[in-house]
Amino acid sequence: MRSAMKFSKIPTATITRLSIYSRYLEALAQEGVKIIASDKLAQKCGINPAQIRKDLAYFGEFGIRGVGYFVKELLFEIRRILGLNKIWKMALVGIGNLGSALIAHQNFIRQGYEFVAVFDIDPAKVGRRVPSGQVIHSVEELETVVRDKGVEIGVIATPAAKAQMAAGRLIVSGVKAILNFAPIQLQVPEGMAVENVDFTVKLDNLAYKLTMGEG
Amino acid sequence: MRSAMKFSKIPTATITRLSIYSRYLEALAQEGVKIIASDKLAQKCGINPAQIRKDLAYFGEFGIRGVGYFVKELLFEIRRILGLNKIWKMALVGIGNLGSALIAHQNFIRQGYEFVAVFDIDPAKVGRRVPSGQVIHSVEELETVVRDKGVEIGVIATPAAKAQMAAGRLIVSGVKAILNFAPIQLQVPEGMAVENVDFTVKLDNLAYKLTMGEG
DNA sequence: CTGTTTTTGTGGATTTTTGCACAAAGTTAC
DNA sequence: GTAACTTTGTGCAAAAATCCACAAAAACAG
Repeated sequence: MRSAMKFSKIPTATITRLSIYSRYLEALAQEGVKIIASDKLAQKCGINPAQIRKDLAYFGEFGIRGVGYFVKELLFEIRRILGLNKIWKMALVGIGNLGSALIAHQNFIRQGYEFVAVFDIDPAKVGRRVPSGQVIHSVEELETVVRDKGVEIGVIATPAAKAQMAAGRLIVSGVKAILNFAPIQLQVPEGMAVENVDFTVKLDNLAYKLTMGEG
Repeated sequence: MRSAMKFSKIPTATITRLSIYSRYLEALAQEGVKIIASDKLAQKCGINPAQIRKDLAYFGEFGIRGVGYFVKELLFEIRRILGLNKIWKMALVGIGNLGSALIAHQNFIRQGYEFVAVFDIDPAKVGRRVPSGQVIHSVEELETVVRDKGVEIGVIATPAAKAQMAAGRLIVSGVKAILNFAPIQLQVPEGMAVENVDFTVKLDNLAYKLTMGEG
């Protein structure tokens, strides 16, 4: 077995797929399934089986030929690869409808993430508690609180107009990764990890496909 | 000028980028900017300028050499390409925290989409109205209401366990596209357009990047 | 009208991603 | 112990996506 991972560049698409595999492996583990073959998993994920094997091959050999993969073991390994063998501390900026939904989702978020701080710019909200218990802080306190609580990932759920400001404050506070729900391209320094979640783009994709199908 | 579009397969990534371009063009139009060059737009979108020109080239020639693109004209063309020169009728299934956030976002969703029906499985919610005015229907009525209202896009914001059921009912009701917020791969017939919005996958990507950065 | 400047549109090289196809490795049956 | 079977891991070809670099086209200056 190859012990260490290859340090060659690993495609983002591979990481995204690993995340998807882990989700199905969790479901399988819960159903009590012990072993799964790449063909079966591929079918569930809507992905080519060779792709799964190749994705895993970047990091080592986790299967047994003629058998498949031990579900729990593979799940553990993938979570380790993704860095989910710890709890990541997150801060949420913006408690509008979306922010509230995210906080409420907290229990649904798979093990590995926790909101340790919540911020809003609206003075009427500051000082209240969200249903899951966290006190809403003023954005003015962001730098202090983020540092004190050791936040690692910032989640931006503000309107587009405030998102860059939020990003700036998170960055100066030492946050190294941002999950951005605002529909703008954040300007961040080299080395910052940013992921955008943007359902309007997905809707536009659907509109296009439907239009093509007809036209 | 090439009149018709090439019917060669156009990359999904191109459509996604067109959506992003349209967003920035809207902002520019609002700022009163008349003309923009691919270099400038590329910078805003964080994309290579040649990529923008090639994306547009799939559909025709929209710029003027030595000048750039007329903002309003290009915006109009892109919206036409994406199929946004009409209002798409959507139905929302699941009025939990996320569904409520989506409905509330309604006014923020860029021109082109409208929720015309809302469904939930919880009898306590059925019959009430959401803040934007729509009556919450029982999922039992889904087929009838979706047909009556001429819904074209279904939006699934249910828990994962109910998502496939929701998809099934939407499909038999004649919906041709689904925006899925549940963290599962929906099983749908050939030809159905499905887009998944999944922030846990994005979070996992961030966790991986942070882990790599340290290790 | 000619030369200079700008920016598009695109041929094609480069890089990246995907997936076929098969040897290698392990299991099962007898 | 051997043959038949299964499924992984991977070399390599094919496909797709990206981006460089430059000719073509338009504007403008003198």
